[in-house]
Amino acid sequence: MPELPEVETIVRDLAPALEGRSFRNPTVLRPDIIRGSTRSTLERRLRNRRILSVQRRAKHIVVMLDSGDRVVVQLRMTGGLFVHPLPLRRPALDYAVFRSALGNGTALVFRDVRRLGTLRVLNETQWHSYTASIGPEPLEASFAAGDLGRALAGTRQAIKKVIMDQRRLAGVGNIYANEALFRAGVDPSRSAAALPPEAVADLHRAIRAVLSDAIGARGTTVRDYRSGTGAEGGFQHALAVYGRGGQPCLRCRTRLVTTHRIDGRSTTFCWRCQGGR
DNA sequence: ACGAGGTCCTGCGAGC
DNA sequence: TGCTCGCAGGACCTCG
Repeated sequence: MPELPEVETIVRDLAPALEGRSFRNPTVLRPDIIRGSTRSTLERRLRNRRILSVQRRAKHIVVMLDSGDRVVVQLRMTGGLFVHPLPLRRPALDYAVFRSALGNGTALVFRDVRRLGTLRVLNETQWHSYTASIGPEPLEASFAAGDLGRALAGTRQAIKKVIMDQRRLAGVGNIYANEALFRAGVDPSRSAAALPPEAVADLHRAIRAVLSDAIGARGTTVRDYRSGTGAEGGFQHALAVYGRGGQPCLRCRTRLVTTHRIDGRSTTFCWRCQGGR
């Protein structure tokens, strides 16, 4: 799915188009994307509700309604959220799983080719337990190296798998895990608990830097990702390792290696720059 | 507690 | 041209 930088970009695009508008005719086109309620309940709780704000939590888009409910969208691998002028036409409606007019001649459309994405509506109480189960936001000013150290503590699993575990740390997926580990010079298969404090500090810095850089570039488009305005991101041109298996390391020119041995997800790294620790 | 692997889906590119 | 296979920005589950 879009990872933290892509979701952040989408939220920044959508917020001005959605805030103050209302869900006029919320319509679930593919009920299998709904979690935690039925289609009719979800549509009823959105209908004619005003949108107060659009925010990001981890990789989720959170739409706050005037009822106190929150609409939580998880885009997973191929999901996208767009605002289009009415009437909706073919390309905009292809693979649409949810749509609603917004009352100003535009409509919000949730598209998802693979339909791994999810849509749920949560009340205040449900939201609190939902967000409590997700790890800290790495770009919060208060997120320090010590917080990352605590997130990594107590597990000997591969560091790459651990930083992608949303219960431990919010927002990092496969692309940025690969990139951050390269920037920090950390071996992706290294046991999380065995990382020395200097490596944790380097990784903390690298995660924050790569996520910030990617937001600055409006995300990474490998294939499906588009921002809320339908534009491609720019960070794919700045990737150092992801998708560069077999090509020379940008730092030392050694051939980068790709493996699927870490959690079954493609992992590209430099033996030389990331072998030492 | 951990790792491995399957599951949900569809599309695409590689290889034959 | 047309097939089959493996893989894809994620996250959940079960099994051993």
